[in-house]
Amino acid sequence: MLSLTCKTAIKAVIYLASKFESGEKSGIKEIAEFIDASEHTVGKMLQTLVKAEVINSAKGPTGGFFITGKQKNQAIIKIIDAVDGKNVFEECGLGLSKCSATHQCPIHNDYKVVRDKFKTLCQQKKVSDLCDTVNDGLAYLVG
Amino acid sequence: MLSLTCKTAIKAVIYLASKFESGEKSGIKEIAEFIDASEHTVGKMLQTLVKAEVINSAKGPTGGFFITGKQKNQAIIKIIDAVDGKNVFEECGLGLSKCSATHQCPIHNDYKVVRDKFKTLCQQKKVSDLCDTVNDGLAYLVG
DNA sequence: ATAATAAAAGCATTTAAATACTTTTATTAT
DNA sequence: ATAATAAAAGTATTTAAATGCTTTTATTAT
Ligand code: FES
Ligand code: FES
Repeated sequence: MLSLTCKTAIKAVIYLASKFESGEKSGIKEIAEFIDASEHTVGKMLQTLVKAEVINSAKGPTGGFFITGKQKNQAIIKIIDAVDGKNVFEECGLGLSKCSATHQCPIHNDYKVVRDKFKTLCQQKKVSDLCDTVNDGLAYLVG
Repeated sequence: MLSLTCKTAIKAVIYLASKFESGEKSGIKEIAEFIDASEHTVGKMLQTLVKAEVINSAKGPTGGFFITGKQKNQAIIKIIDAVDGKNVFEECGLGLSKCSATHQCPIHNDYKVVRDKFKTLCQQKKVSDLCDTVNDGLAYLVG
């Protein structure tokens, strides 16, 4: 459902959120190393997130990527919309060009329920929620 | 979650199921045309399904692909297992190498629910169920 | 037996995602 | 002002999935 880059994006934003308290900015290399992802993929993806105002960046020395309190409070669907596009949760489970009740595929009714449940999850989970579980040692970003 | 080829496979098997009553066998070309997919992808994928005994084939004139009553009664997860592998429903939602409760990612608890729901759907829906909705004009394989 | 048919199999190409590299631009500390 | 730093941007390569093509093998009807 989500691209690899999108999953990486969610982990990167959680990492940035964990640096919010201290106010530290983080460089591409640091982020990529921590979440165990390709530096280049991370760099490009972070730019996308900056454009979508999901995170912020500053150039030059002492620069880097960072997140604001408001952004930390955003649901992770914002990250998904920015990286994979707004269409993720509207796609047909059997690959029809358009998911619709009036011209539905054979699994539409049941698939829609699952897909909507996933969408709701992404709408409800805030970056800060996920960050907390990591900070508390209840969840991990690598492994 | 499912590959494009896997979605194509489900549609192809539903098509074969619709030919069960008449006993007709279907050729690659005919199937590909009906479900609006690449002939070559369909050919290769059908071979995989034959090997996995999800469908059957016969060479030579009057040959083609067909399905037995028993196979028509199978759940679509058999198709998924054959084409995309048995691991589809065990994958971590954030891309960790292994999904496990003891070393979980930040969305594990909620994601697992959704993923399991989708798995249950694939275990419960039989080829014949989906075939019926198409035959009754309630659902479509293309469009 | 022979020819025709259709799947099986193997290899090649295309496409899109992911990853890698290089250059440019902005910012800050000196 | 200058040099150092780090993101931004653009281009190129790699990888895996999907698609395309060609040859082989098995089967059936004649
Ligand atoms: S039409 Fe296939 S999921 Fe809605
Ligand atoms: S660990 Fe990520 S879904 Fe289970």
